[in-house]
Amino acid sequence: MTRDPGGTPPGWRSVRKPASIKDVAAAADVSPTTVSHVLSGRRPVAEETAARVRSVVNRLGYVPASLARSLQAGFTSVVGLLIPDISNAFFADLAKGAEDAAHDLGYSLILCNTEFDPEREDRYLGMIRSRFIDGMVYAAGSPPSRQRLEALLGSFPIALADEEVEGLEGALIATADHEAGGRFVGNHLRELGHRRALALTGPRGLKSSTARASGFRQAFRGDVVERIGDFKESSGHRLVAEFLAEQRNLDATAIFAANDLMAFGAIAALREAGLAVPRDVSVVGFDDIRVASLSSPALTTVRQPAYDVGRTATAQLLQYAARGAVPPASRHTLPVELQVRDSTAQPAR
Amino acid sequence: MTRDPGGTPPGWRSVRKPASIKDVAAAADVSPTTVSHVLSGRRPVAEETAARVRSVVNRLGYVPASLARSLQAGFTSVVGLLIPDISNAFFADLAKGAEDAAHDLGYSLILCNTEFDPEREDRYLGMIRSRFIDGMVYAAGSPPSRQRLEALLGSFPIALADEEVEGLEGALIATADHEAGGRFVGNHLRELGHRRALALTGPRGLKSSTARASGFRQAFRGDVVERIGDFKESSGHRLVAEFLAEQRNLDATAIFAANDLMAFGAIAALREAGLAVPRDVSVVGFDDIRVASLSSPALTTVRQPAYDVGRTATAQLLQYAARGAVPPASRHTLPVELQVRDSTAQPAR
DNA sequence: TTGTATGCGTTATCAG
DNA sequence: CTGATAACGCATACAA
Repeated sequence: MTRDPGGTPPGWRSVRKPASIKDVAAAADVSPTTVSHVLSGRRPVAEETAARVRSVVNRLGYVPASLARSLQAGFTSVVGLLIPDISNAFFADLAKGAEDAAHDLGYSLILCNTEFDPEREDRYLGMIRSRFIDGMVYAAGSPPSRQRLEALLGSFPIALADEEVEGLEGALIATADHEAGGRFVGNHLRELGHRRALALTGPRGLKSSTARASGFRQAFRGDVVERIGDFKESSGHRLVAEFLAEQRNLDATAIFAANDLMAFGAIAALREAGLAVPRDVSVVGFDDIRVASLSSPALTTVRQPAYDVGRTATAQLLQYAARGAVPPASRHTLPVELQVRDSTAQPAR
Repeated sequence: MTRDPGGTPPGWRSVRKPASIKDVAAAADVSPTTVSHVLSGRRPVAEETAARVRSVVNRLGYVPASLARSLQAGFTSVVGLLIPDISNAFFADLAKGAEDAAHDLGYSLILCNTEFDPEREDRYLGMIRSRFIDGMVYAAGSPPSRQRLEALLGSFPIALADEEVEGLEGALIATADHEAGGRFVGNHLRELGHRRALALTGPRGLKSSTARASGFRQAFRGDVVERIGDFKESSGHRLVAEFLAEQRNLDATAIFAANDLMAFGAIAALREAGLAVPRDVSVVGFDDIRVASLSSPALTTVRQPAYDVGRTATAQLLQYAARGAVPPASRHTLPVELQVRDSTAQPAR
């Protein structure tokens, strides 16, 4: 990318060239070295000299170029956060936790929103190879990334957040206890008297999704039919509509959706088919996004500590990345919590 | 900040030192210049030479250090987005628009989440002075920032998103049509038959809030009592609770909240006081965040094009910032839309 | 078609 | 207490 290829159009105010450390040094009649030390305090400077330098710094509005500083230092104090969709409340909370942790450690955070687009993801992962960021918190929520990650994982500071990538061991990972979440839901529905359920999962190859489903089956103990979705509201809607169309009568009395969004899609589809929640069918989500408690009926769901996942992953990562180290494998499992609300009840019959 | 002050603990895998352009040049038996040109294509290179270089590049996994490139080029292709709270759906959507625009133009986006904390805001604004970012999209949603901004606005590429800062003219700004939104609400309530309303505003000094209120008054034409809040759910709750406590009987039949969050707070407070929405009181919000359509009752509100505001502000800003120019004053007003749902009805009287 | 020398702005090293 | 010099890694003007 070339700066100003055709010349700046007339009338544009150009950013005036900022003062450099040399300018300050010249104006204060000292060496750049001294200016640097006045500002950093890394070695003693005569008070008189220091005062003179500071005055020039103020007058010229000098601020050290962080770019040059980083080049010399070998690190940037910037960390990336790769997520599929910031407008999904779960990832927004995760991002908030990541940003907080980064800020606390003196880091800035680059938002890498991929929209599930592999090309976009590639471009962002490139930032770590070009050493523009010191590390990457990876929360892609989409499976195809494995190959790309494999090459990076051993050589660069990367942390997995929320989602472990199947086949990729040896990573630093912070995740909610998906399996426990699944078990909580299974227990809850079983205790209510449900015996046959429809499970709407996330994409194949996502460990979180698998873990939830497996915990659920284990605790539910009844019949479970599975349908594979993609975490979007539309897919929840479609899967349930298809399911209803496929069979004469709905034999499942409960639906366990892979996330709240899909649960809402499912509820919409049920409504359109004339089925009431929870009277005819109980529905459970996962995540406990804000909407869950405000919607009607309020959604029974599993609260995932999105903020903590983001915060933990970032804090752990930076502990290593800040020293130029690749984090060793370690797992941080955060507790989840069942939120029983109004979308689940005993089966009608 | 010093890298690795105490020496890296034993057992830590350090990031191996990446290949530089010199390493590649040496291994391919050419000059760094040639390597540079093979990669950039900015001048012809003999196919044989180029092939050799490319092979070495692959073998060493060489990726140009973007830091050094930026230092030499004088710009970073990074833009900042300053917002108060990414977990607020409005700002999450705005961020998504900003990120999309940035990505389309080859930029990365640094998320500056301030939590309304002036110190944090200062730190982030410093990034623009240290030239780590080429520009800043400013959507602080909080008034105190004026002084800080003033110094920057004329000299650095900054765009205001959603919120203009009172007293700061001459800026590039993209905003929703707040006044029209207020008018829409005023008309709607008047047409329903309301004559006396409570307006819950945002913080003093926010032009968006003022504009909404003024549009509202103008179109409503009835009595309006104003209470000042801070855009948070809790403040909506508190203001309404206080309002109810202050007077014997609730004489307002409608509430216009400065945003959806405050509207939900208001509804909660009304419920606690035994008042039903919309039977006893109509409530209108602003923003149309996702919850608004899913809550019960579904909230009548004004849809703000958050994504477009973020996208427009960023795209416009980068048009200048990418060429090292300060954007001239210009205003981009985006249309809003009244969403009539179930939280408004004729007054009971 | 290729290479040499220089500079981007800073900090670390070494010398005084 | 202070300064000259080199180096970070790259791109470019100039030279051949």
